[in-house]
Amino acid sequence: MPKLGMEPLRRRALIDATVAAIGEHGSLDVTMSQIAGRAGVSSALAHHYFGAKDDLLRATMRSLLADLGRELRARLAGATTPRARLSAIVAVNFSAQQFGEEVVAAWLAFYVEAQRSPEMRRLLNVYARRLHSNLTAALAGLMPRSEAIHVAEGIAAMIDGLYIRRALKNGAPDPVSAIALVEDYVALQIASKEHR
Amino acid sequence: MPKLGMEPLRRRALIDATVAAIGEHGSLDVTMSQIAGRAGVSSALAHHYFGAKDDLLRATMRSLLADLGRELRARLAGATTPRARLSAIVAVNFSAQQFGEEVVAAWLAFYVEAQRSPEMRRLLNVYARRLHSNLTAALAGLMPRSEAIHVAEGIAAMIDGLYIRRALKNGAPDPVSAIALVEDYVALQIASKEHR
DNA sequence: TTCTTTATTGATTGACGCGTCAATAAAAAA
DNA sequence: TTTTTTATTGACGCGTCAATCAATAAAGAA
Repeated sequence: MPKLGMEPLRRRALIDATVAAIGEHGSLDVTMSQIAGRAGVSSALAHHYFGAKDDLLRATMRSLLADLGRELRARLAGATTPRARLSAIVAVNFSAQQFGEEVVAAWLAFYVEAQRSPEMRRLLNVYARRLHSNLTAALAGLMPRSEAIHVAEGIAAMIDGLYIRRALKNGAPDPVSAIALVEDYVALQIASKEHR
Repeated sequence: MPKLGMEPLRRRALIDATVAAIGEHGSLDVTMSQIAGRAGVSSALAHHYFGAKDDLLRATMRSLLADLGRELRARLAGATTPRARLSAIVAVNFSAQQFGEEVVAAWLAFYVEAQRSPEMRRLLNVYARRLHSNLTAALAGLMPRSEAIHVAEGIAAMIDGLYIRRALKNGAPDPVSAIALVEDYVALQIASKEHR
């Protein structure tokens, strides 16, 4: 009983199922059948809409990046001062959406995949550059640009590191203390550059 | 023409080949044949000495951890002050051995695998705890213990984050600037706690 | 020399997973 | 009503890969 206009619904369901499957499994080693089953369809349908498995994985990664960008834009809209913009950028990376177990596991898996797939590496670089430029722009209002670039790298590295620790869920840092750790670093850097 | 006493040689060659294969491939998705071929033997021999593939991977991870521990102990031996011990711990993580492309890629791949394998997660936790306790011990000579614990987490996260960026080799941080970034963080934290 | 242990591999098996295809069914167009 | 388009799946082929096994060969022990 095929109702028409299923395509967008199926695409979304399959992408969500992909994130969930990767998140639960902890790697990209998930079968098309597992993903499709989770979305309530057959594996053949997943191929019908996405072609090869790689295409589905790429689409899933783009979806994650789009979500992140959307949330970032929303939070930045209400932040006027450089200091507030900094906190907004930090906060978005540890929001319930982005710092959720499944999403974090998926990110980590995609990072690994990016070593093989140039397309995925390109996508990740776009994100990394955007994060870095956002951080630098905000920091530049509080310190010399050359130092801002430096500090931005430190912040980005710390965020990535906290993602790893989250994925390994041992001494899993909760979002609150993770934010506190990064904010502490930010505050220290600003203060040290301030009283010259 | 089997010479005797091959076992230790083969084991080492196979483990080295595993690191190399993982490093080049960027994931644990390497076949036993690829690994064995790189070590100059047949895949059957790899199974003969290690059993299942998982066993070889676990042995490889233990080898990486052992190397790291050995180098850490060596560097700590010559460091007397808390400040020197801190720098030694940081430096080890970015040494030519540990921060080499292959080794970094292998670490990242094992991190992902640890989400599935409890045994690997256990091994990684041992390392994480040892790193954390070493850092905390050194920091405790320079600030209150409660703060030392906090700062140790920040350092560890930053190191992990720099590993990821190294693996993605885009804005790949060279060892020197990576060390500078972490040392800067350490110095700032110490200074801020110092002049109370 | 004969036997046993160690080293080594080619061939094989069995499982598994991607991607394809033909077939079915219903909605919409002709 | 016939035809076309959209939705959907079960079955299958093909390739890959981990793991096993029987066979070969040399070194040392008996």
